[in-house]
Amino acid sequence: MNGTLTLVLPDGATREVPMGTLPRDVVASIGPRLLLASYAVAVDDEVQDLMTPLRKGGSFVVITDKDPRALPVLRHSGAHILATAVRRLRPEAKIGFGPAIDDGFYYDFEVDTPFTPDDLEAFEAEMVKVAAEKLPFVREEVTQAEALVRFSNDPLKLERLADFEGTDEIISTYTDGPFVDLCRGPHVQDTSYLKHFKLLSTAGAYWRGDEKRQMLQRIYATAFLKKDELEAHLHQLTEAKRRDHRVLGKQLDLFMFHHFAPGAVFWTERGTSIVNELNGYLRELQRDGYAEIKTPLLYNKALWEVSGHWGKYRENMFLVLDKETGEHDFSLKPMNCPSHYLMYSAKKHSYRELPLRYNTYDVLHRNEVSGALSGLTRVRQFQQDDCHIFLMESQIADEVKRLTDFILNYYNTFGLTANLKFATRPEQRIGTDEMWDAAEGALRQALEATGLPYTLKAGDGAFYGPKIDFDVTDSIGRHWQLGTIQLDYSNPERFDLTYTGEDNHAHRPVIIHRAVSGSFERFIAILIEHFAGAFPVWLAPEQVRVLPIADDFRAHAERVTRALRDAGIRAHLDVRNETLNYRIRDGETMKVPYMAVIGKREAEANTLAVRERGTGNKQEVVPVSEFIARVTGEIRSRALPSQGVAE
RNA sequence: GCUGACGUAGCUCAAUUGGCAGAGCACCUGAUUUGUAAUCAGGCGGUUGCGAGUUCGAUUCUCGCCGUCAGCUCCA
Repeated sequence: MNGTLTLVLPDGATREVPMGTLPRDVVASIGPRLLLASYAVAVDDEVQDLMTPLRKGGSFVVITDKDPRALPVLRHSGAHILATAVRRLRPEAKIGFGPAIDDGFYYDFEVDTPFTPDDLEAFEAEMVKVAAEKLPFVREEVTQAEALVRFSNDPLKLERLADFEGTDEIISTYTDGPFVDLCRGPHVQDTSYLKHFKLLSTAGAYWRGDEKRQMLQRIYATAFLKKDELEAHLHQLTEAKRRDHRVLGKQLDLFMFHHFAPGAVFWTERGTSIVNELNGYLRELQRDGYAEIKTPLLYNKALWEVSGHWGKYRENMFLVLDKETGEHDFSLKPMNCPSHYLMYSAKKHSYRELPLRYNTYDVLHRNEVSGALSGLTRVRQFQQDDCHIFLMESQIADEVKRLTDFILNYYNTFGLTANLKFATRPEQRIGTDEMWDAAEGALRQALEATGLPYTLKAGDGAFYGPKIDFDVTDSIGRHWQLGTIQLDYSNPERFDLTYTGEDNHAHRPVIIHRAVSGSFERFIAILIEHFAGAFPVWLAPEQVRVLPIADDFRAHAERVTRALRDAGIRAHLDVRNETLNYRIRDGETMKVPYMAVIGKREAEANTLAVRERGTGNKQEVVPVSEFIARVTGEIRSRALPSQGVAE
């Protein structure tokens, strides 16, 4: 190595250093305290660690704990420290990969007996020791032959090394104390930088993500730069657990499952009320300009052959025996699209009808693998708020604007915010490259025209077209992918869909696939967790619970309940032979938004002592008519809970 | 589907090395008539997920199946 490199520091000053200088020496020359505080450096925005020789010049930024790029470096080093601890306690463990991930890091091991929770505790304690030993991370660059020797006992690493055959990639190893790993880096300077971390769980994971390869034991962990950040993260995990829709669904009596129908929901009376409210709201929003339709649930396979699903997705379809042929020639629909094309093509359409919007709430079935099922979020039978829009190319921009407004407005009703993602052509796709160019160009243009910010998700589109995904953030900061707007130039060809243009000739329409909630099932799961079960009044299965203090006021309470119900309020009378305290407690536990208590004073004055959910003793006495006006007003405006959704 | 863990009353959980399956809540009955988060007493409630095996004896040990959970894979 020879020559000189020019480094430009953030303040504009420059440093001339010989090629191959270690960043550590450069940082040390700036200041010894900066060296202590540095996790890595960025040369021309490329992150590398302090132990890797500089091979090029450019802008030179020291990454401290104020730089978001520090955390992944720390976490990756955390993975090595985890492996160091595991190897000390279980020397026979073979090592796989140990990367940083969004919420922390993991490391994969090949062991004869899987790890137990006790093992995790021991590993964590050992990691504390490794960190205390302040072992430096030593980087070495080695030849392929040398690497093969070093990792001769680690078959997984040898397999990884084989990938380097014939490339000029630099092979590097990192050593901290007794542990050597084949690794590109970057790493922190020594093990003492890992201070705030926790091992979370262990689970099987296929070697290299391939279900045909052996299963390794993965240990998940998280780490942060600061103690309060770690605590906040762990708090979010427990908060998520407290809000778990499967637990709340049971507690609030919303839904159930039964092993005779795995992956299919039984909605109770209360749960059904929520489904119906959501459906009613969507119907209201789509009253004008949409055509609600219902199509069959069961189809001959010929349809799926045309749509292309029979070949690729038959595994995930519920097949039904045809009595005549004795074959599984029929299938429950896993999506609505083809049935809407059939409806469209059943008659001639004029350009004057476009955009033509078919929307539906039909039930769909997808035969998910058993291990994928999870509460309401991943089911085999679900109801999608689906819509297919047939339109001319010239209408795309307006329609996309209209749809994004629609979807964002819908989320806003629940206090949910969304980020837009633009997803482009995937590896596996149908349609020509010209078609994709046109579709991606048109959708991107339409997206730009909305003026909304978005991020790019290259290669994440549907197999028939590019899409805009709506990534929603809930009240505890978790992200969910819900709505989608997909542009489709391919299926109009495949199903030979046409409309008659102004010129009296047949033209090809474009299709937009749109979903807002994704599915009612999953959306309700998200809402349960978002609101922690304390739904806004309009969505609450039980909106008011009327509590007469004693039997003497029962008749009056019945009249009040009747008046509330006549006003369209879901009100229930609780006349159980229990104390008022008992019944109040029950109402709070069931998260009923309002409890209306009636005693002597209220019965005489025709008022109610109103207790609002979660506000303790701050009840107020209001005339019945005023209370009815207030609640119906909140229902009509779909107001969010006044005490907020975060609780 | 794969790896691992789990499955006991409607719910949440107990049950010492294999030895009569329990508690709280819920539910039912009675007393009590209650002023803002659990009134008291009594009672009902179980083929321990299902099916085999080992054993004098299985909730407990072994195997198979079903389901649930954490991940992996998948998610049109």
